[in-house]
Amino acid sequence: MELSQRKCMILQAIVEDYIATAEPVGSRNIAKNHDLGLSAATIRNEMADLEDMGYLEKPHTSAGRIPSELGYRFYVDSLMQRYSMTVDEISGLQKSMDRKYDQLEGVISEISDVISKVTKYPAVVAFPRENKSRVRSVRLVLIEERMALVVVVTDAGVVKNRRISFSGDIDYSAIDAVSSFISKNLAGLSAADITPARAMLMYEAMGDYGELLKIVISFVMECLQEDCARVYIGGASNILNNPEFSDIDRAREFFSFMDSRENVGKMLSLMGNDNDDISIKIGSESGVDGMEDTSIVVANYHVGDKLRGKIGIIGPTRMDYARVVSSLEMINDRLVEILNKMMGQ
Amino acid sequence: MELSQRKCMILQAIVEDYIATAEPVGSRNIAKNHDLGLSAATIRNEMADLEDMGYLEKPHTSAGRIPSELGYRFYVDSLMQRYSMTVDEISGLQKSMDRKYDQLEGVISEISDVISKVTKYPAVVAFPRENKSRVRSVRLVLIEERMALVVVVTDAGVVKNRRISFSGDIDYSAIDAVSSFISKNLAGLSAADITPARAMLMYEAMGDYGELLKIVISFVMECLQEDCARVYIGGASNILNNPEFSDIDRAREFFSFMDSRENVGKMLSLMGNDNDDISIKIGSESGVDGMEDTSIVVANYHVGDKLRGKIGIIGPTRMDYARVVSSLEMINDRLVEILNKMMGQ
DNA sequence: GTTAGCACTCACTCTCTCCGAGTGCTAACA
DNA sequence: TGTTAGCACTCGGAGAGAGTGAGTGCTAAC
Repeated sequence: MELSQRKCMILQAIVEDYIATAEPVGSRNIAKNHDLGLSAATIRNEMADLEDMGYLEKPHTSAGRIPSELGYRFYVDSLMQRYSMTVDEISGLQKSMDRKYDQLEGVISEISDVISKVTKYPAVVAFPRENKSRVRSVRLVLIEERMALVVVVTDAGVVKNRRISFSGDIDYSAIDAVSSFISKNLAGLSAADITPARAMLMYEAMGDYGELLKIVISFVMECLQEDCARVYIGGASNILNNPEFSDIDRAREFFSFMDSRENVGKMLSLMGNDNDDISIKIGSESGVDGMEDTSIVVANYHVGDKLRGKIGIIGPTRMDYARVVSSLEMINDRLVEILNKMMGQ
Repeated sequence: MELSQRKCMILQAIVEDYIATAEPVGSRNIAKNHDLGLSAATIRNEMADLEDMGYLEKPHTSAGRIPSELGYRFYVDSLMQRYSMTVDEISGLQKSMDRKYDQLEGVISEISDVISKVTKYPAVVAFPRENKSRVRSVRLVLIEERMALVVVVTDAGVVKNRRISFSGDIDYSAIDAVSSFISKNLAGLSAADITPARAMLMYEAMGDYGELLKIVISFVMECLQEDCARVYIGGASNILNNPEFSDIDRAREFFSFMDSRENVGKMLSLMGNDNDDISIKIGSESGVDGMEDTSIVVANYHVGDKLRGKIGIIGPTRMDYARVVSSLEMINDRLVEILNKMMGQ
C-alpha cells in the first residue's frame, strides 16, 4: 500500500525529530514544530495508521512514537533529503586528508580516524582486497643463510612479502637464478592458473631447489587468494555519545563485538559488494546477533577493477543517515583519488 | 615508619578482599574471613592507624576502608604473593600460542588477544622497535616503469619495504646495479654512520641515478630511526566487567583514551625500559590525565639486544596484580621464544 | 475529514522511611 | 598496657508512595 503524501510528511517529521532528540515523538510536538497545517489530533490519527502499517512503534502506551525498522527503511529509501555539508565541514575534511601518504597501510589506517571524526560514529575500514589479481613479479632476496624474503607484486600494484626459511645452502647467484625462474614462470598467472600440475613441472625443473620453490609458490597462492579482510576500527568510543548505549550491558555487547576484527570483517563482507552506491543495513537487517539496534552504512571503494575495499560506520539505528551518507561519499571520493595516485594508475 | 607485621597482615587482607569484591572492606569481615586471631575491635584500631598513615581511605564514614594508591603500592612491593597458574590456565595459554607464526606483524597483533583473554583486562602491545640497528642489506625491485620497491633488511632481521616512484627511465639491469651499489655501500651502517657527506659521495658516484639514490637513502634512514611505536590493543571491552567502569562517563573517558594509539603509545613509552622486571604504575603514577583510577602493568620483551618492545595490560587500580604479573611473565617468555625462532637467532 | 476536549496511562522524579553495615569511643578485662 | 565487648552514631541504598507531565485513544461537534 502506498503512503499518502501527508503520511510521508508526518513519518519524515517523526524520524527526523527522533534522530535529533532520541526521545519518542508525540503528536503535539509535531504539530508545534513542523508547519504541516494540521492539528495534533489529526496527526494522532495518522500516527495510529502508521503504527498499524508497521512504520512506527510505541515504547509504551503513554509515550510518543518511534520509527520501526520498516520506518527507517522507508525513510532512507524514499524520504531522506540529501544533506549538504557546510563549508567548514568540507574544508576540515580536506585538511585532515591533505597529508602525503606513501603507504597503503598508512592511508587505510588513518582513514578510519577521519571517518569517525567527521561522522561522530565508530568507523570501520576494510583493507583493500584484490580481485582476480595476477602475479606481476616475484623476487627472492637472501637475508641470511637459509633465510630469504619473498616479495610478490600483483598486477594491482600491491606488494606482499614474507620471510621464509629453508634447509640446504644456496648462494646469492643461485637464488637470483631461482628468483628469475619463478618470476618468469608465474608472471601473469592468477590463482586459478597455478595448477598442481604446473607447480609439479616447476619443482622438477628446479631439481635441488624444489623444496624452496614449494614454499614460495604456496606463499604466492596465499597472496592471490587472500581474503581474510583486514579491518581497521576508529573512534569506537563515539558510540557512547548515543543515549541508547548508556546502558552498560548494551555498551559491553557493542565493544565485545568490535573487539573481534573477525566479527567486524564478517559483517562487512555481508554488505553489498556489487554497486557503487552506499549500502545501508538497518537493525536486524545486518543479520548479526546482538547488533539489532545498530545500523551499518558502507561505501565501496575501488581502484580500477582490481583493488576493492569498504569504508563505513556503525551507529545506533537512530542515526543521522543523511549526514553519514554524504560524508561517506565525500571521503570515499577523496580516498579513491589518493589510492589511484599511490598505485600509479 | 615501618609497618608492624600485624598491620601488614591486615593491609594485605584488606587489599585482597577489595580486589576480589570491589566492596569497601569492614573490620568485622576481616575478623570473620581471615584467621588473624584478632577481634573486630582490634582490627578497627589498626585500620584507623593505617588510614592515618595513608595506606587506606574511606569512601564515606559508614563504609569500610579501601586501599589508597600508597596502600596498593606497598602491597605490590612488599606483600603480594606470587600467584601460581593452574594447570588448566597454563595449558590453555600454551594452546592459544601454539600456532605457527610466520610474520612479526601476525605474532604481535595476536599476542594482544592472548593477553586479554588470559588476564581478562584490556591488553596493549607495542610493536618491537629497533635499537641501534644497522643495515644488513638493501634491495631495489622494479615494479613498473618509474616505480620500484625498496626492501631494507636490518641486522635485527626486520624487513621493511616501501614503494617509491621516481622520474627518468631505468631498466632491470641498471636497477640491479644501483641496488647492489647501495647495498654494498650501506651494509653494516647505522643511522649515525650515514652522514650527509657520505650520502653526497654516493650521489656523485651514481651520477644519473642520484635522485633515485636520494629517495632510497632517506627511506633507509627512516627505517633505522623509526620510533613511532606502533601499538596493538586487544580486549578493550574487558574493562567493562569492572564495576568502577559501569559509570558511562568513566567508560567513555577510558575508551576515548584507548581510541588514540598515540595516547597509548605515549603512555607505554613512559613505563620503565631498562630492566627485565615487570613495571607497574598505579593510578596517578602513570602521569596520564584522566587515567587516575587505572593501573598499568607492563613487561619488556627483547630479542638479543636489538629488538625491544612491551606487552602489558590496563585495568582498574583495583586489579588482581598477582595474577596479572605472573600471566604476563609467562606470556612474555613464550613470546620471546617465538620471536627468537622467527628471527632465526 | 478535521478538530477540540477529556479521561486515562504510565514512566519518572522526588521525598520519606527503614535498614544494615560500618565506625569511633568508652569502659571493662587479662 | 594491649585487647575486647558494647553502644551510640553515621550514612548510603533500597523501597514505597505521591505527584507530575507528556502522550494516547475515543467521542462528539464543526
